[in-house]
Amino acid sequence: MRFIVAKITTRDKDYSQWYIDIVLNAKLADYAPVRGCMVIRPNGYAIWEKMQQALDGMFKETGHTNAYFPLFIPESFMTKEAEHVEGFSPECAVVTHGGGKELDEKLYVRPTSETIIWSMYKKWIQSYRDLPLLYNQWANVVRWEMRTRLFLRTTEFLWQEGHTAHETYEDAEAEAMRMIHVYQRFAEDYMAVPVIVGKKSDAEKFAGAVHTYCIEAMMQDNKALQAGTSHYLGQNFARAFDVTYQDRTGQQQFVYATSWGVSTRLVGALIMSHSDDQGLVVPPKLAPTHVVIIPIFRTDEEKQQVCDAAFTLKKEISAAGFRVDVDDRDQYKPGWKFNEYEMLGVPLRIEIGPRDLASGVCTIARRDTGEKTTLPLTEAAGKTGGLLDSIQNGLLEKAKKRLQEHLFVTDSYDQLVDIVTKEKGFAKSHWCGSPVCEAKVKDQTKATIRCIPFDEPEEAGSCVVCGGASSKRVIFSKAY
RNA sequence: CGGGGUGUAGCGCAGCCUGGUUAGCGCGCCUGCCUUGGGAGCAGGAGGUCCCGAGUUCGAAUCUCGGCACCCCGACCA
Repeated sequence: MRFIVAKITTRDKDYSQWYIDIVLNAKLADYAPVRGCMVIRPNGYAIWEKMQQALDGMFKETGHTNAYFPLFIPESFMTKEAEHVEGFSPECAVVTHGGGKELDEKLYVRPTSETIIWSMYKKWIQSYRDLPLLYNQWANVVRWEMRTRLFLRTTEFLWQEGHTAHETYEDAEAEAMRMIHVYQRFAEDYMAVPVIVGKKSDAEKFAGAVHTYCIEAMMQDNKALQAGTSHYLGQNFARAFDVTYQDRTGQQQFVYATSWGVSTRLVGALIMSHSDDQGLVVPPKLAPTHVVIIPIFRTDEEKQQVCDAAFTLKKEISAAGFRVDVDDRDQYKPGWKFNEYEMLGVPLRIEIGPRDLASGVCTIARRDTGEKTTLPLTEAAGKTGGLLDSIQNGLLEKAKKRLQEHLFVTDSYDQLVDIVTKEKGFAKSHWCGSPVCEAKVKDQTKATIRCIPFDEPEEAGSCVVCGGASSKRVIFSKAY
């Protein structure tokens, strides 16, 4: 008899509560004593570490190196770039005292590191021979948000920020474009999250950027989540921090810049993309544990035999290159463990009991579909890789299908309002490019232009709001 | 900052209106027995500044006043 203990709210009943229940019950994070802050627990941090490993490898492949810049930024740095300070100062934490004395100059806790990094780039860049400079840092940042949500928006969060300096507009532009595609590849290949890649409208771009590229994902409630951004900063920060170089003709030029980042928000994106009412679902490439083996036994003698088989299998699976655990605790019954590992999102579960052992088999259950199959014990390790691949692909395909099914092309304003306000999905409509039309949609529906997709074909059309000329459709949606 | 709500065991709550034995229930936790193929059962046990402060009273979780914290909804954002 299948008996489900209702530990988590169903998605159907209350999607946000479901999300919170998953985070807490899968032990990914917990609320910290400080408002808006969270503790990332080992289960959650392990996923972040897997993300870091994959991304860091991709950054190294594209020629980037890691460095670390200070947490504290002098107030005078923050105010140097006009748009930047306007965008960030309302959400900054500021240190006014240190060592028991009031500071001569206040220190901002970094909300992002452009300013302090460019103050250093000024020292390090003199010639075109010093370029490009391709640095990345893994760090924490603080943004004093009004409303916070575990992983999606917390006062302090972990991220990676790339900051590059280039000779020409073309080089910097190519870098911004290259990195947004790295993020796309990471989202799809590792997270199994399909994304729409595009450009932000001016209203949505980063404070201080010339333009911003982004990847937008669709969560299971059909709302959008910005999963990564890449900014072409032009010469804005070079001018603010007077960073010039001598070019190939001997002239002094301002340096062209980019910055790009993804954060622990990705863990939230991962949860809301794949998990179900039983708990967390993690794609194998990011799963801290690939396989959990659950021995089933009554007597001590049975325990001995079954555990022998379980640990032998563990060795084989481990030797095949997968992360595997045996849970031989006897204070919990197998049924309890089944539910527990489904909550934790382990992709594959192998059950070995006396009956299996008698016929030399084991039972494998996959987390994504719940499907159980019986396999000869000798074949289990060999089949693990194929099953994990199948889960990884299955999750991506399922997410792609969901995205396609909730992406609506419309030329009617009423339909657009209907789609975004009833949270049916993304609306793809023509937009004339005017901030006024964009603001009208936002005021009336709370939905924003998520991005102007790269792969959207040019076509003559009229703005869904004002009827003015438009050459391309954009994505409207409510967002996290 | 506006509107609403909640503070009682690790978690979720009841008790408060109508003050009065030792503050209770479910889950979890500990010990033992028994069980183990989808969250078993029984017995025993540990665990409390009833958010804080002042007041009323013989007596306050309960009534009064003041404070604090957190949550939800709206205005800002990766």
